[in-house]
Amino acid sequence: MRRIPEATIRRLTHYLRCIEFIKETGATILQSRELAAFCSISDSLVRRDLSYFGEFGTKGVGYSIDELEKHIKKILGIDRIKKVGLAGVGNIGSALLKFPLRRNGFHIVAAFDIKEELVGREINGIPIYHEKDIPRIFKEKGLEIGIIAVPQNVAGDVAEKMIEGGAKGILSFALLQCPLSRKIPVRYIEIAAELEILSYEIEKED
Amino acid sequence: MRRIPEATIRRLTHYLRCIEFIKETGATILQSRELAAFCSISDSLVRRDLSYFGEFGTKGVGYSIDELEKHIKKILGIDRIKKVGLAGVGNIGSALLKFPLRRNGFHIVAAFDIKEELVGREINGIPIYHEKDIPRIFKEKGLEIGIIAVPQNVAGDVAEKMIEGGAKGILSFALLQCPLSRKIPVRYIEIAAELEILSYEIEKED
DNA sequence: TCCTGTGAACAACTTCACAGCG
DNA sequence: CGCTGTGAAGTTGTTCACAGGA
Repeated sequence: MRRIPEATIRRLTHYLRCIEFIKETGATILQSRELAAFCSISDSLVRRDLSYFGEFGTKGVGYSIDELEKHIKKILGIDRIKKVGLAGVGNIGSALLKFPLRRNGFHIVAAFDIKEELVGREINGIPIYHEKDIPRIFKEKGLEIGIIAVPQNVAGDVAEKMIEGGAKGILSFALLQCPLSRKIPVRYIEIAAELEILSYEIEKED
Repeated sequence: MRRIPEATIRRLTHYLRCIEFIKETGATILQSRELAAFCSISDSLVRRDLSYFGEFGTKGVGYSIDELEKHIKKILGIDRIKKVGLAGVGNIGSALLKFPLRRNGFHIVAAFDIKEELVGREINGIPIYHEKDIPRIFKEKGLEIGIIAVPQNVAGDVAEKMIEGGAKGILSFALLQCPLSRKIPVRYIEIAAELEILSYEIEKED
C-alpha cells in the first residue's frame, strides 16, 4: 500500500466527527459530496482519502454510514478502547481528567503527579500515583498512551519513564527537548503556537 | 511576495521556541544548520522559510539571534500584546485562565460563562462576565482574539457573539458547526483528534 | 572559507476528468 | 444515470546544488 499523507489521517478524524453528527439525523447513506461539504473540501479528496484503504463505497449510491464509521475506526486503531496514563495533575491535567475522552475510545486509567498531597487521591474516579511509579503502573495496567501535562523542564524525564513502562505513543502539552531513548510516536498540543499562527493570519493582508 | 505555506508559519513558531531556549545559553549567532537540528528538519528548509520574508542572515556567518527573534515576532504579529477574551469557564477554560499565555504575547483580559454563580467572580485576576455581554465587552476592551471552551452545542452562538464584538480571530476547542456570518480565521485544538492520529501511528506497521 | 539565499529539480499532495459498476 | 475509484495533470512544498557576499 502507498504511503498515506498525514493530512489524510487528520481528515479521517474529521470524517468521523461528521459521521457522528450525521448519524443523529437518521441517515444511513452518505455521498462523498455531502461529506466534503461538511468538511469544506472537495469531493474527490474525500474519495481519494478513503480509496487509500480499500473500496468502501457503492458506485452510483455512496457510502454506508455504519460501514464507513467502522472502517475509519479500524484504520485509526480505535475499534477497541486504548488505556491512557496522564502525568501532571495541574490546571491542564485535571481538566483532561474530567474530559469525556472515553467517548472517543480513550480511557484514562491512571494519573501521576509529584505533589505528595495529590498522591492517593482520585479525580473523576481516576487514581493519582506518584510520578516515580510511572514505569511500574504503566506495565501493571497495560497503559499504551501517555499524556504529558507537566512543566517543560521535567517533561523529558516523564516521557522516559513512560517509555520505560512500555508506552507506545505520547501526547504532550510540553515540548520534549531531549531525544527519546526509544523511538515512539509523539504528538504535541501547542496552545501558544496555535495562537501565534492565528495572530499571523489576522495580521497578514490577504 | 509569494504565498507562504502554512507549514512555514508553524515552523516559525518552532524556531521561536528554539531561539528562546538557545538564548539562555548566551549565544548570539545561530546558523541554519543548528536551528534545523533543533527542529529535526533540513537546513535548506530553514533558509527557505526565512527567505520568504527577506534576507535576515549574514553570508558566511549566520543569523543574529536577537534580530531573528524580532523578525519572527514581527512576522507572526506578536511584536505587541494581543488582547484575548475566553468563553467557557469550565475545566479547560479555567485551566487556560491560569496558563501563562502572556509570556507569548497574549493577554486574556476577560472571561465569559453562562453560569450566574461564576459571573462577577475573578480567576487569576481575570473578571468573568455573562456570555450575553460578549459583544459589548469585546468592543469596550478592544479584544482581538476569542478563545472558545464552551460545549459544542453553543459554540456557534458564542463565535457569532465574538464576531459581533469585532473579534479578528478565534481559537476553538469545540467544533463550530455552522458557517460564520463574517469570515475570520478560526483554528481548532482537537484533543480527541490528536489522540486518534497518535493511535493510527501506533497501530500502523512501519 | 563558510554560510546564506535561491533557481531548478524533485517529491508530495490535490484536483481533474472519466472509466466502470450498480 | 449517478457516484465511486483512479490514472494523469496540475499545484504546492521540500531538497539539491551552487552562485555570491562577508
